[in-house]
Amino acid sequence: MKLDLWLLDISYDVINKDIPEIRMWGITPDGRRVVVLDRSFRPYFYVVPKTPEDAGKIAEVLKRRYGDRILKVDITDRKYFGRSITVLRITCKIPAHVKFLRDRVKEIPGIADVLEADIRFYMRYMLDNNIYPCSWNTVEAEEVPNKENWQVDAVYLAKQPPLRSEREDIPKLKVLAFDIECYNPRGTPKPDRDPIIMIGIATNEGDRVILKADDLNDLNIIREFIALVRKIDPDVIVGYNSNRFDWIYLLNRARRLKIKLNISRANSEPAQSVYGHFSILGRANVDLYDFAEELTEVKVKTLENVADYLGVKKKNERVLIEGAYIYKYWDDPDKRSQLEKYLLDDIESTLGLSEKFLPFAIQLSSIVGLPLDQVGSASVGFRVEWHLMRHACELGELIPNRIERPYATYKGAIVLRPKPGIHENIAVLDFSSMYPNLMIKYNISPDTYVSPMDYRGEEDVYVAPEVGHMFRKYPDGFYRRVLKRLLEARKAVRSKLKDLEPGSPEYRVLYERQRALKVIANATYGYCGWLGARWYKREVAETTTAWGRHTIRDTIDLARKLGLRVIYGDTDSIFVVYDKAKVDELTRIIRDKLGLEIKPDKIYTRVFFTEAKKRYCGLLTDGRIDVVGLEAVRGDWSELAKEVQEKVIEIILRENRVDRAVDYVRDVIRKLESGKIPLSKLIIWKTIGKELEEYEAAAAHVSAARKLIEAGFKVDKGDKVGYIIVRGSGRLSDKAMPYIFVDSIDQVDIEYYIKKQVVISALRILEYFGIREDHLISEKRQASILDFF
DNA sequence: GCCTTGAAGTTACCG
DNA sequence: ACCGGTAACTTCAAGGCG
Repeated sequence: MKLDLWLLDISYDVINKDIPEIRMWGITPDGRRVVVLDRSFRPYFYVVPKTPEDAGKIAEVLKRRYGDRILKVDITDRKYFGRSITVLRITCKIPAHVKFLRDRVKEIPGIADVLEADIRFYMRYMLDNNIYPCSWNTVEAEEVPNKENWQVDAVYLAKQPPLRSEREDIPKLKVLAFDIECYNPRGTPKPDRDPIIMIGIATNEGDRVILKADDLNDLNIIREFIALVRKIDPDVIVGYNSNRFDWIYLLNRARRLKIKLNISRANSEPAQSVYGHFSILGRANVDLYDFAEELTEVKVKTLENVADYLGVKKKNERVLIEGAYIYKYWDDPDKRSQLEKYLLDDIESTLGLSEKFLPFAIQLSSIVGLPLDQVGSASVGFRVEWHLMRHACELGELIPNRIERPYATYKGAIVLRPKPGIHENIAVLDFSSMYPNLMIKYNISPDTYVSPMDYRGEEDVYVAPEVGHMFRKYPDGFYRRVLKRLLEARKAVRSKLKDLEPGSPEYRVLYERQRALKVIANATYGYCGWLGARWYKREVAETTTAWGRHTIRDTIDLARKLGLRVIYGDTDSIFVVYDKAKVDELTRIIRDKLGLEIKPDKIYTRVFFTEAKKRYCGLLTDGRIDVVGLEAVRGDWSELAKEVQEKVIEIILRENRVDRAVDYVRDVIRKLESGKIPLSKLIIWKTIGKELEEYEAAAAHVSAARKLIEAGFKVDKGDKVGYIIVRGSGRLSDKAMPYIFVDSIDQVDIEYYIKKQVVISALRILEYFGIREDHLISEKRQASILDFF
């Protein structure tokens, strides 16, 4: 029978010792949860002989030595960086044999390279058969008995691999959000010491469950959790930071209590896998934190902050509990209900975030081809790489190995020195997808590169400005083909969007799709200059930025020739005094002469620059204030300093009243002096960017982190530490105290907050208008300093 | 021994 | 574990001065 399958998850196992069985877990159009098996596919890899003539001999050696593992050896032709080469394709019985052979085979004389031997079997299957997760696939299959008692409506055996289908809808997925709370009287909870005290579950079908431990015995809630997940049988399980915390903790506790966390559709435990995610067979386990990380507007990415920012659950409409004190709410019978409410708010927030992030995750998965549970935990580089691998396979190009490379840099983009002060009526003209379009235009790709050694003068090449690298004009390079497809696909999706009702489910799907396409296109340049990339080529990255500099310089010259006054520019944008006719003319010439698109992106009624590059603020024509690069948008300044700068900017841009801005700042300083500013606004957050032992300098956040560790808390690389500067002597770093240890404003070094936070962030703007520190510090304070002397 | 200065270390931003 | 360009902070050691 023919079967349509929306692919949710894919796995494999080896049956009868030597048959690899691909398992495609998915959903049918009538809403059944099924698994389709395919036993017809075998793993393989390639061997590149030093000379094509050696191929036959190598094949003989391979078969003689490893005949028990090798099914067959084919000598065939493939493309490698655009060139046709002869390779041996070695098909093995089971995936483990590829791993076994790939290192041993290298020892055989006459072998230049081993390729595609590091690709997971189920990815190999999807790659070769052009099967995409989170997409519809059609397969000819027959139903077989559910021998293993998997949690599905039916098991099918495929007669041949599925084919991608045209259907674009997304089936209704059953989503389960969960969160755990642990007992933590001694700092960060440890699974070998501290039990789980509560587990919360929420589903998109309205279920809300709060499980509670029997005092400090968590055996029953873990059992109940397992039973509940199985009963609800979700397609997607979401958590917040679940791959780095909840699953590890749950598995650890379960192991200690000698129970199995068998919640997968194959009745197995979550298992840690590639990119650090936990795989739950037959379901998609998605850690929403991975997607929250991309929200640069939220600086401290706690669940509360992210949910608040996205309007999922406002902070003032929920229970907030300081994480370190959770145990107190458990121990105190009067407070325990608050903890329950807190957990309920958390799981509802998590569920709410899934509505915000899953549509994008699904599109990303269907574009780059990584399963839904992996696509979030894979870094940007790996997402781009899988997208490239998909296309390489389709184009018959061999996939290069990941190799270690020595450190190397190259020149990047141009940033213009801004003209300081206030400018009125400024248009920001932006190139659309500049780097991808330049890579397409000049056919910049590893396979079209012509080294000076190889260049004989007869080839038609583009020569890059400044750096002189050459790239063949034809045929189309790998990056050109891939990027063209991406940009064209995005264009097509966007034109479809125009005919849809914003707010409709179809609109949402396509909107997220075009967004995912854009993200991948824009990250491809960065990828090609990444030392860890399979398709790394310094010349490719270097040439792209060289053409970028050339293009923006030409654009500036042209703009000036047309009589446009250029006040600033960065990489792919120029800020000009807005004259519609001249801007239209510029746009037209760039389109006709360069084949690139430049258009007004934003228009500022007024915009303010200091001497610094990459930092400015402006009043947009729609009345909104835009702050770029300044303290107000940085995560490593106190809320107070940011708020002050924001208000100052607002007063200057909207009212143009320096005196009022000064009054405002002085008022804030008075409040600070009289203890009327809440401690929460004084916290400074900074990321621990490396292992604590590796720090050479005594930095404030590191010192605060050490104080946390002293008190039993765990601080890992990548964590953000929040601290307050308290009174005392010595270096600033000595006075950095984790905020949870500060409970009174009397402990705070008010002087620091005045001079190094409020005044500095205010003067960043006001200095241009002739204001200095002593204008901002109130008379009372000055008097007190005088008195002191 | 104290103060100034500039390099180094560090983070987070822009596009 | 995506790039380079940039600003800005604190620390720290060297250099200058007396």
